[in-house]
Amino acid sequence: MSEMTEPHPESHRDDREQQSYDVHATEAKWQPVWEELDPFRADDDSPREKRYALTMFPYPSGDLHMGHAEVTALHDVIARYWWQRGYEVLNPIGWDSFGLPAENAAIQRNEHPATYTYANIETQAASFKKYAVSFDWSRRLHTSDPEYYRWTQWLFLKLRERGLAYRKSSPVNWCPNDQTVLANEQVVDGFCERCGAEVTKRELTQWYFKVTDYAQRLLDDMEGLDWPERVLTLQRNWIGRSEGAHVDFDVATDGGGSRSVSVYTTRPDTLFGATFMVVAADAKLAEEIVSDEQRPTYEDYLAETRKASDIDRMATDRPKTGVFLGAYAVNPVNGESVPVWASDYVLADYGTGAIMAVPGQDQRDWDFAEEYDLPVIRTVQPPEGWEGEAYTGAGPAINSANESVSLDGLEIDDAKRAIIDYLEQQGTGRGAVNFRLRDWLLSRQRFWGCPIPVIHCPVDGEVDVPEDQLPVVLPELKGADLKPKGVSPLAAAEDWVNVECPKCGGPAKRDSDTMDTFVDSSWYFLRYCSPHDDTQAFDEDKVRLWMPVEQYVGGVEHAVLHLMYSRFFTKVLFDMGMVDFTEPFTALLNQGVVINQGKKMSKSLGNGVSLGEQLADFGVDAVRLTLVFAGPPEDNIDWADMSPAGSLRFLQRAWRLSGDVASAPGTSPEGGDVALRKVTHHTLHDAAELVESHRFNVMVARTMELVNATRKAIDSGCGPEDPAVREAAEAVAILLSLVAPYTAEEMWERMGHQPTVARAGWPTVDEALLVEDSVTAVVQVQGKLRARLEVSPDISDADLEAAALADESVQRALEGRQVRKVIVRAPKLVNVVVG
RNA sequence: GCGCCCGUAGCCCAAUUGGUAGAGGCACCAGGUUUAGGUCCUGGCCAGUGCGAGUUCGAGUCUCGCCGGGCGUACCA
Repeated sequence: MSEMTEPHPESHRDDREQQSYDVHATEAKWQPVWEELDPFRADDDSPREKRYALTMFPYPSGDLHMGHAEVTALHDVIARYWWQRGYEVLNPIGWDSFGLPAENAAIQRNEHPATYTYANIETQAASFKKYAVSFDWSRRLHTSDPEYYRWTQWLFLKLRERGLAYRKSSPVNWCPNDQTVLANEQVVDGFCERCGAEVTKRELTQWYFKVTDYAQRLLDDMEGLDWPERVLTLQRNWIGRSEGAHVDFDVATDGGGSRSVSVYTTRPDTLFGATFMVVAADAKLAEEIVSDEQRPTYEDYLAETRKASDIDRMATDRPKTGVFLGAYAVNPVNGESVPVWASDYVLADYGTGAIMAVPGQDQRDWDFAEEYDLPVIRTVQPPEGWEGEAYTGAGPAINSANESVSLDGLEIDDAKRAIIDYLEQQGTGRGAVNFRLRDWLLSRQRFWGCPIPVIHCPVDGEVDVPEDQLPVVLPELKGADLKPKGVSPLAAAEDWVNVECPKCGGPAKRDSDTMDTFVDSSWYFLRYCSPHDDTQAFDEDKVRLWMPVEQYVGGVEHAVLHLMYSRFFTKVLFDMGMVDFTEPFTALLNQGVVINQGKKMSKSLGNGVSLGEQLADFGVDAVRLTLVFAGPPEDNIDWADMSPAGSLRFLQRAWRLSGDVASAPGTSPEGGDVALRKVTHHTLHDAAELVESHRFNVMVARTMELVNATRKAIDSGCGPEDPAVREAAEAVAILLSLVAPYTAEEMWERMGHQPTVARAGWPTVDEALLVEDSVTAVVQVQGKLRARLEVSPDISDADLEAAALADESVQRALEGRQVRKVIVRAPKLVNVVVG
């Protein structure tokens, strides 16, 4: 060949180099272009249908890591897909920038928490930009900005106005390390969710949000949510609705008097078997009814209980302990006088803090009765030969009758109804619903959070900071001023804490606690709709435009905390008439976790994978592609199993197609190679469904298939001039624009187009090209594959059956056997059943 | 202990309402290209779906039991 002797200066000399592109140069090339074009700015006034795609906003701790890379890569597939499909997409970004780590860092470095916080935010923002996420940067917000937390404070006052924010004294979770109280949700197995210290109890007056008022609605409204079943279950368990009854017992006390004590039970049908009562040792009730004689014993026990940590209390096989209170309760159905005990196995803050103990039907009560030799009456007939202890299963009631009512013979549900009717008639009890959910404790004794906009006045009590004085801005404290001392550092900021009472003008003090950062994140999705509005928390019209969030993406670790609180806030705002929906997040996707070598990445294991290094080695696109292709989005990704090098190879392979396309831009694909066109249109059609059903990994696989088919068409098929090749390569670029924006843009440009491919639009799928000329039908005899037939896709059952039975190898298989039945599923399958 | 989810090639993973077990990738092997390595192109190897039963003409898919792994929960009366 002449080229061998005289190489063509352009096409062959640098052949090797020309077959790949410089990943980092490409990144540097497009970033400023996109910055300029700003293709993902969500326009409120766009006539396009609006969609809200939201990823849980990050906490600014250091730079982005693999976890951020994964969740944004997955989330971005959806957002970018929506843009391509013609929606106006709101995909905002911001930072959940209040919180303890910044405060701890500030103490260490003797600076203000804002320094650390905003430096990290800048780092992360730059990384996100390089990572090419389709965020609308114009809506960026930080919860620690006074412009934001002013409205957090405003919302707090609105909740207070409605009686949903209140103060009470109660034993609360206390983290001795962080020196602050914690919500129940932040205590995991008795340890501080954040720092791992063992949590203790303290009696403190704190602010609460009345989430319990919304318990039933939080439960009911889950019906319509397109959320992972796992998360819904977690929330249901957390809300913990149970049905039962309150039963009133008269308790005789020392002085000869008596008082009524109500207990909550889910098994009122077993009331005849209540042989003693147990009161939570740390409930006020116990202290009130204990006899003088038993008081010293009780007080010793109480002291011991208080000492025990939650961990000790939660040990499963721990023997039951308790003390007799010297009081007796009268069972309202049979007049029996039963002893009242105190124990730590009853919780003060659940139900009424007192229970009727039915050892025959409750294992915990049985254990206690065993320990203290208390009587047992069975009220449900256990099965024959039952030798167990408490019997909690189904069965007819026994030993459950008095002069006016009998439950005997009734199954549990009927017995419950009957006894509740009776108690209600007698006025000694009533049906009741109870929830495990507690009110949300929102006070925190720390500095770097949203100040609670309340002033405590010796004359007027708790006084709201007037709206026109919001925000209550944090004072300039730093370093040692922030050291935890058990009270908020704000309390020591004299200039800040001492104010005039807005009502009487007298000396008063600001509330020196700050809010749980989950308050900040309970409404940020609303703020994104009008992030710069300095006249209101959010513009109701803009919210109507965008909300609710159509797709929320984030980690499952927020299943009960953030998601429950956000749902609560939304319902409150609905009741206030400020929003017209009751659920903020229509659909939720929980991504898996990136692990390494089968284990969670951690410093101690030394198995951490640095996102920065991966990006440096393989580039943004290859890392994103790897994360998206790894498997179903909700599965964990073991980085050790992944091949970013392979991803990069694929991207280069795809990119190479764009250089081979030899037809002019805008060439009509009509008349191009039909086989390739079919692959292209099938791929586009299926890819849409795959993205919508979140099977992104399969979508990528299908894109690879299209790349392979196009390669083949160029090298050994219709050739690079065929317009079908252009159509296919452009489809590849558009598909890749969801996952690998740099490669896609580079391809787009090479094929003669202007940026940006991200907004090029999804090609129209030609239905005619989806129809196959023939399909393979399989013929089975007794379920075994005997023949394959090429048939028309619209062949009739009868024709297919005839063709199948006429087939030689089928005939052979049928030889000497009687055809009993033929199952035909045209056009794919025939199964011949022989006798 | 209780509840939920998952077990498909050496590895990561695909597989409409039950209907040909294999789409894609990694790793490996061979051939071609290349001065060589890598790249690139072509081809190939590899499981009968954790185990056992059941339903069915037909089961990776449905049912039951076991084994293995993961997640949640744990005195909430």
